[in-house]
Amino acid sequence: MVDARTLSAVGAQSSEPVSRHERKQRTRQSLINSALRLLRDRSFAGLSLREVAKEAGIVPTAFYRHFASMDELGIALVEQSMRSLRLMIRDARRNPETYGDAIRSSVQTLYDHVRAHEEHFRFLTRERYGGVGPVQVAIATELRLFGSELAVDLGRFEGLNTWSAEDLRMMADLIVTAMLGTVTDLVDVRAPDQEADAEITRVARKQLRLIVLGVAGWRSDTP
Amino acid sequence: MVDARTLSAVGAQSSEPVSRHERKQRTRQSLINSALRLLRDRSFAGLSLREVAKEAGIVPTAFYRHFASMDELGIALVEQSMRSLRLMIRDARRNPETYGDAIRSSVQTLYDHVRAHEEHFRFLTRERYGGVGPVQVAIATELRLFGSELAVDLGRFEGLNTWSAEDLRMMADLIVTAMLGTVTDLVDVRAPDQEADAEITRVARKQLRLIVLGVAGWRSDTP
DNA sequence: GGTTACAGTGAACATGTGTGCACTAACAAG
DNA sequence: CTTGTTAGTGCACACATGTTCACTGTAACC
Repeated sequence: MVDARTLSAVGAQSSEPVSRHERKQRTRQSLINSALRLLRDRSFAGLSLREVAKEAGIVPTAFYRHFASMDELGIALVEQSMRSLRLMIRDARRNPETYGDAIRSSVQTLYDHVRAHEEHFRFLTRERYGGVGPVQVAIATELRLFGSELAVDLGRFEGLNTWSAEDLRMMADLIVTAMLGTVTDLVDVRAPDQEADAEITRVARKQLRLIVLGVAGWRSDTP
Repeated sequence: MVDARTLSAVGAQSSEPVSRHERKQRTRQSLINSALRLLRDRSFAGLSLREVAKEAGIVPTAFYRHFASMDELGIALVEQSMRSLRLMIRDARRNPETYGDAIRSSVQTLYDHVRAHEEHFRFLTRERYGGVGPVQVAIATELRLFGSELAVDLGRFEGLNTWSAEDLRMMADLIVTAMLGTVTDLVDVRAPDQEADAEITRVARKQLRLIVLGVAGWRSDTP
């Protein structure tokens, strides 16, 4: 009996006339957002199609109009979360990269973006290891690519422009892992305490500093 | 109709007369092993009570004779996996701790233990972030404790005996995170290629070396 | 203005799930 | 030998899940 369109899935938007594709993309986004919302306290594996559909305000079968399976939804989540990550390094790049203060500003932009798109980062860090399906391989692939980019960036620094590509990659991976650990600490804190946040970022800066200090004494040999 | 004891859940052991508690603990272990086996390609969240019970060769309701819920099984898995981890550092400690070669021997024992108890380490790394239930907090707690121990160990080294407890902790956490990343790489490799393993451990050594090199230039100030 | 494409509905299915209940047979203790 | 414990069984229930099917009303197209 209910009209399929008049009160659409996304909730009553201020009734602007929107195209059909527009509307479809809107409930598609609604599905994604619903999933992210539910993922606050569940892992992707423990997430059912019906649940997501209900949260988005559509009937289970309508889900298939947007995704062929839950895995496909997962991929979409990876893409969207990765976009957040890329926006972050874009931000990080345009900051003052004076060797001394690059650490502080990098951690700061990391922190800002994590707090701004908490669900994305929570999803990425959770499913990086947790998931086993296509989601995990998608994240792994994207993260590998991300590591490559960071390696290139690192190569531009003072003491690092003589390093081999392999060593740069090694260092980049170490930084990525360490920072993802920081992200996990940030998104899993129960009450977003201001003081706790300060402590976490402080440790993150120290870890980064320790790594960077190692550059001075580096020699690539020793198999 | 089937005899409940004569052909017990654990499979026909060579018919030694075993006590009752013995037998119970045996199927309990069988449940744990079955779970670990299933966890090879599933996350703990996507694991059902019935599935585990069937894999262990008992009927679903008998599961409750051993665990009140799946979460409780998860805790048992954490305990058992953590035992592997502790055995590892016990091994690592008795190795030659000459500052220069500590890295090589540490990574080697890490590698040996990971390959020897792959399921345990896979479970730990997967559910450390992936899980959300009691399992994750149990792992987090144990891992925090583990970090403390490592911090104490680090404090005994040459250049580190003057460091503050906080800084030692920071370094220990960095090392733990990095090494858990290595473990993930090891247990998620599809074909346990000998060459791939060598590469992974090589990178792990380099990362560890980079961190240790940073110790030389460390100054604890800079808030 | 009539026709088509299609996002959405609702009923239905087969299957898997967690859990309660009454029961059984062997062990351990009296 | 008797008796109580208990690990295990089998049945049953209520419910959630993924997926199918025929359908409907509207936006888009000729």
